[in-house]
Amino acid sequence: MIPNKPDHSKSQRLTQQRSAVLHAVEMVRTHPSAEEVFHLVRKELPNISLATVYRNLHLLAEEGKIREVQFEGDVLRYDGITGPHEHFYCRSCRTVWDIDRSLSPQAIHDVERSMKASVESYNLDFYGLCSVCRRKA
Amino acid sequence: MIPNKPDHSKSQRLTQQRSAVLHAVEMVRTHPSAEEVFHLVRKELPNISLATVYRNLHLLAEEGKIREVQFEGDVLRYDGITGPHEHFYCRSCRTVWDIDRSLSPQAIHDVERSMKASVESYNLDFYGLCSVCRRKA
DNA sequence: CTCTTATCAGTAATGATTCCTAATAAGCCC
DNA sequence: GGGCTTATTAGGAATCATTACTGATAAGAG
Repeated sequence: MIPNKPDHSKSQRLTQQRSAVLHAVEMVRTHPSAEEVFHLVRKELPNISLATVYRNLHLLAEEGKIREVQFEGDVLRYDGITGPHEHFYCRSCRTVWDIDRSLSPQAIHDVERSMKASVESYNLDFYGLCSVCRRKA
Repeated sequence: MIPNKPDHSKSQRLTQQRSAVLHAVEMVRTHPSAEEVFHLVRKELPNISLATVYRNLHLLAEEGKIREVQFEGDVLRYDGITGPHEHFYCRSCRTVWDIDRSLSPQAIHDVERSMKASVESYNLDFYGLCSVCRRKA
């Protein structure tokens, strides 16, 4: 037993289930829900359990390998892209679009200073109608 | 029956319960959950039902009289301030702080242009440790 | 004061997520 | 490669927030 060298990664064994879940979230670009990941992974591992999908999604998010995202009135969803970016959520079709943009370090620092707090992360989500749904409405 | 003049307000009768729920959310500055509003309102109306609190919170939010807010790993909460502002959420004590700041119209328009979408609203939430919790940690 | 019906209290139902347990399989050691 | 330890799994039960349902109540128009 080695007391030093703390293990930051919560997942210690690379199981088929875990890598399949990670792979699914990374491959698909739809910001899938747990249920959707479950259906995707099932094609490869027909016996995987929904609880396993939930457990691994949570674990992978904690390790920073995927990102948890949540939008008003919707279920938790997952994003395979972990770098800083923002989201546009269509209130009609519930599609999530990545926005390649991010707050300036200055803006974040301003919040830290005014709050006297440390800011670890932030979420910026835009809501509205996407180009397709806007035409229909 | 008057076909014109659509009634935007979903709540048509001003009941004791409804005004008590609205009053509670407006008075308290803690961005309370439904459960917390329930306990607050109970002091005034001991027989009010939790379902009534939920129904009215939802209704009032739809009318724009209060605002629904949600933070990572937390329950839905409500904000009595409806004007544009942002939030800081302490991951440790779960306190929500209002930030008197808002995105420039230009930034929002940039998103609309790049997405070819219409942006109705946005949420900007900062996560971290507040000044008090930062000292403890 | 009456009457219509939106709203209520109370409780059952739902839906997403988490917990529990015996069985399984990573992956280290030989 | 074969054992061995134990993290992880499958499957189902349990939890928790929220919503739906139903007969009773009370807003508020006339």
